[in-house]
Amino acid sequence: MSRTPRERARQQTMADIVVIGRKHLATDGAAALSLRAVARDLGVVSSAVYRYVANRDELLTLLLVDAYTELGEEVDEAVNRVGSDDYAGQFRALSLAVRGWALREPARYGLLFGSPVPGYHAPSEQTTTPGTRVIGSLTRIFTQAYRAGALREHDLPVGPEMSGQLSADVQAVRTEMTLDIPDHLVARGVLVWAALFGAVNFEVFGQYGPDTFSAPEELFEHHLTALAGLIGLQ
Amino acid sequence: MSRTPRERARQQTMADIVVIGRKHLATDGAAALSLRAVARDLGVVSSAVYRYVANRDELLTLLLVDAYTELGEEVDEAVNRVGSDDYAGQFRALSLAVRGWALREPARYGLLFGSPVPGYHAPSEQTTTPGTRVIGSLTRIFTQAYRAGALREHDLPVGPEMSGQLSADVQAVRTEMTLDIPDHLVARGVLVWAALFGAVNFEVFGQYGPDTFSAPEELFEHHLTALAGLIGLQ
DNA sequence: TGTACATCAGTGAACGCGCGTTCACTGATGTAC
DNA sequence: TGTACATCAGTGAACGCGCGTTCACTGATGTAC
Repeated sequence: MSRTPRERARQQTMADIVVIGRKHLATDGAAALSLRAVARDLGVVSSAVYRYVANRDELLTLLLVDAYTELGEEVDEAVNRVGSDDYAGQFRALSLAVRGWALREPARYGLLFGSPVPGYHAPSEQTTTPGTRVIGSLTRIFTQAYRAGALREHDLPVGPEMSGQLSADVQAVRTEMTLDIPDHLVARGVLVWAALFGAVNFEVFGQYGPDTFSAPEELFEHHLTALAGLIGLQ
Repeated sequence: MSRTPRERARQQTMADIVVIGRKHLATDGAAALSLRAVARDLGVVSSAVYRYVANRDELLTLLLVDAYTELGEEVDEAVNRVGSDDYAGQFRALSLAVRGWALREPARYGLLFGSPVPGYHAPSEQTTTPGTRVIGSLTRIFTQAYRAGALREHDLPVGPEMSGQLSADVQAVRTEMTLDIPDHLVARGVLVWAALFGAVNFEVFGQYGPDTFSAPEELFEHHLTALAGLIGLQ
């Protein structure tokens, strides 16, 4: 990998920059992220950081990818710890992993799922792959559950007919991801996905109020059961 | 109301400050909101703004209350346009009003429901009342629907037993808001609330990806039907 | 109605601060022969 | 193995910029008699 000492030093410094960046994200937020402050913490003159990072936006991208990757990894690990035919368990594990990471890393979670950083546009080439890991994992769970006959569709209301445009959109998603689950389950899956992050958002961003729920993890588990039911899991 | 010309001028300037603040919120985000920039747009020297606003945080609070109030008003109007016994329609109207406002005012929506502004803590005395209007309206709809027998509970799985702490929390919410709907519907209602904002979040903050859904309003309507069903409406 | 005083909006200068980014430079590390 | 050159990390000074907040001030508006 890293052949020369110089290369190794460079990688180490890169890693240090990311770690320092994380810290600043947590204290001051993405909008206040500053190359000069990172340089200070790195123990180096401000212009030296430009040997590693072209500009402020590139540092943000680095941190974005770093956060997406860590979240994706924790989610994958959690899902893999569950038996491969326990689809409800996998869904639960995924959700708890997302929630756990979000509560542990609220600032980085906010960077990924909160209000966009004004003036910054994530370069999709670097961001898309790590940014789609969670929904990828969720899709895999639902698909495998469907194939295994573990989605009790007959208990679900088929729901309203999808109108022309929505049905075309869902079709496009299905072909793009080569999904074999029926349309209405795709739509349900999207809702479950959005609802899951809605519940996490409320908790992380404090929408419930400071004293409303003394045991938020129990509330979350309750939500998970309802959401699993929404797509026919278990 | 405003007796003297001076008083009227003051109120006008106050209103101007809020309008200018909104604009800056939209272009540069909450973290970059600056009294100097507001003063510039107001056509006044920077220190003059301090006659109206004690400091930057107070301006943020002003904008927070302004946004909550506008959202609350639009939601109320939308709900009131629906027949008073059409609870599903009221839920739909509320949700569409939230979505509509959020898409029209993404920056202000982000201020209310996105990542918190680092270093700023909203003073709850001024913020709580306007900040609870939407959930208040939602609660009213669910409660009245329940009283009118319009929630088809028998179609719902009763869900898991609530464990001790969660059930105590829910009890506390019920007494505080004098709700007469049963525990499991309270929990369901909270989920619907969080899920609704989750769906809006994904759309406003662009989590679906740029080209995935060409008709997002149809997707949203589809979600609404499922969410209404989740609490037994219609 | 007229005058004297109090209130208040807005001025302009100043404080100390941090930011992103560029540039010519030094000196250490790496590489080709 | 030794030398000459190329690469690269880090320096320090500088650019032009914007920020929040304070303070003594001027002049217009409001109020009490």
